[in-house]
Amino acid sequence: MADVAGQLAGIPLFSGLLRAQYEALSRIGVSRSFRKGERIFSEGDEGTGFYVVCGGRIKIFKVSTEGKEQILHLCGPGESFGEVSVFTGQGFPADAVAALPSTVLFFPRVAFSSLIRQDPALALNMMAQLSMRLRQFAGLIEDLSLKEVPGRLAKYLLYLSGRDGKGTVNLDVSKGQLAALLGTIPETLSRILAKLNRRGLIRLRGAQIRILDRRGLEEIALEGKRLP
Amino acid sequence: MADVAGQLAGIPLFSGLLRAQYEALSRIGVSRSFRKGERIFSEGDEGTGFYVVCGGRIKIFKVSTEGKEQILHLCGPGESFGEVSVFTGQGFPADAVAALPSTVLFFPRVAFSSLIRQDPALALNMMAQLSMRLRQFAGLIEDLSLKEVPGRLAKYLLYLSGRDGKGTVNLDVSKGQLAALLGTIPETLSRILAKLNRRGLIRLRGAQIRILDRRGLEEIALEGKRLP
DNA sequence: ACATCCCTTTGACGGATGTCAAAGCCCTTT
DNA sequence: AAAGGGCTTTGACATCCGTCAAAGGGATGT
Repeated sequence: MADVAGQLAGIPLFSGLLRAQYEALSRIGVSRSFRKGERIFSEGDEGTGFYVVCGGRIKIFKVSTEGKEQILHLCGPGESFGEVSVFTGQGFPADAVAALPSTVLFFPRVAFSSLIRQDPALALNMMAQLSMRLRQFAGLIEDLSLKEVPGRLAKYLLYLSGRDGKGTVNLDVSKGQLAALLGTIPETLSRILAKLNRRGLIRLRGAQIRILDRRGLEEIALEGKRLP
Repeated sequence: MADVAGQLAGIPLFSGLLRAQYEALSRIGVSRSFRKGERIFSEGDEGTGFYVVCGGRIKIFKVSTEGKEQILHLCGPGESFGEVSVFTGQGFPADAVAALPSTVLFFPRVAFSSLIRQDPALALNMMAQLSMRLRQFAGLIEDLSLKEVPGRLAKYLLYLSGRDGKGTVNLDVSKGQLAALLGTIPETLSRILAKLNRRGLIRLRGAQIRILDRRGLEEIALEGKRLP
């Protein structure tokens, strides 16, 4: 906790700033902790500032009137969320809940806004961050509308295996949550996992999945190939 | 053409700047025209700058390996596109084609980037713009994953009718394109329109649609109500 | 060890949507 | 007017997926 300014340097949103800037940031940032399942904000809440994840995982999601949820993003350490409301001035566009015990830094809107006004470099970082998010969203939209669930799942498994660099991946969220991330429901996810298992593409062992046929998964992810 | 700087003031991305700033912008902006159907850029192309629509309509979309397209956005006059690549430095994340004969202003990446570096106000406008887009995308993701096609169509019809402020709306794109915007195919769209027509919610007349039962459409848009 | 709770899996079923095919329509061209 | 092409509509059909229901499994607490 001593060197908050030092921690900030490791966050993409704030990379490449000067020492004095980190100190200014650390003066306006407030640390907050949340228990698993605790809510950070709800859709429509007034956006009084934005957050950066220090530890844990924050789930950003939308809920339909019938209660089904679509996860927009799972924010891990170093990632920021809620920035949109800083600029639009409208309420938060989605809900945020801690998917794990989490610690975040909160940056109040007005204080941060005036910082940006003085500091083009900070603004550029922020724009890059927003752009990246935009790109991710474009990808998610593409997946949701152009691929079927097996394709989205295959893509996610490959993503996890690439991130961890291993042939065995650990699901970092419950399968129900994974279903919400993929835009489907637990039953469907379960069936498709079972099918991939039977086909020999993966080996299922609870929350551990070993990738057996990477090429096959890639075909499904790219072409939405059938699995009869 | 004389007062490019004056035109710029009407664009959200550039609102509230000083005269000198508009002149700086007009010096680096290049006007380009495209015929209907002409391509501005393709996914993966190097992002050498971004665009602002002066007239016409630009379609931003993703294409699956099988050729099906999902429209991300239809940009009208005053809207910008391609900004993301200015900051990420990666290629464009989607395709852009003129849906109508169109005129755009092109702002080269390096020149604009240095402008921003000197000008926090411009940066703030840009961030607001990116944030707005992000919010739109979040909405689109929600719709695609939480609503069925009738709900998305009803929402779009209400949006058009609200924008034009009339009970009769003119589809500004072909029905095939509308299908792509809603994340479906022409056949499905046609069937659902016919169903809404039979139910007396709308009156179909080619590309003209009269809204007969606004309340009914709202129910479908919000609750994804059945239409048996 | 047992009970309980929640997550996950499996099965049966129906509805919505995409695919394939063909006919209808409108607009332009000859 | 006739012919052609592209968009739109309609039909038949397969299938994916969500819903409902119930059983299985693992973890926690008593």
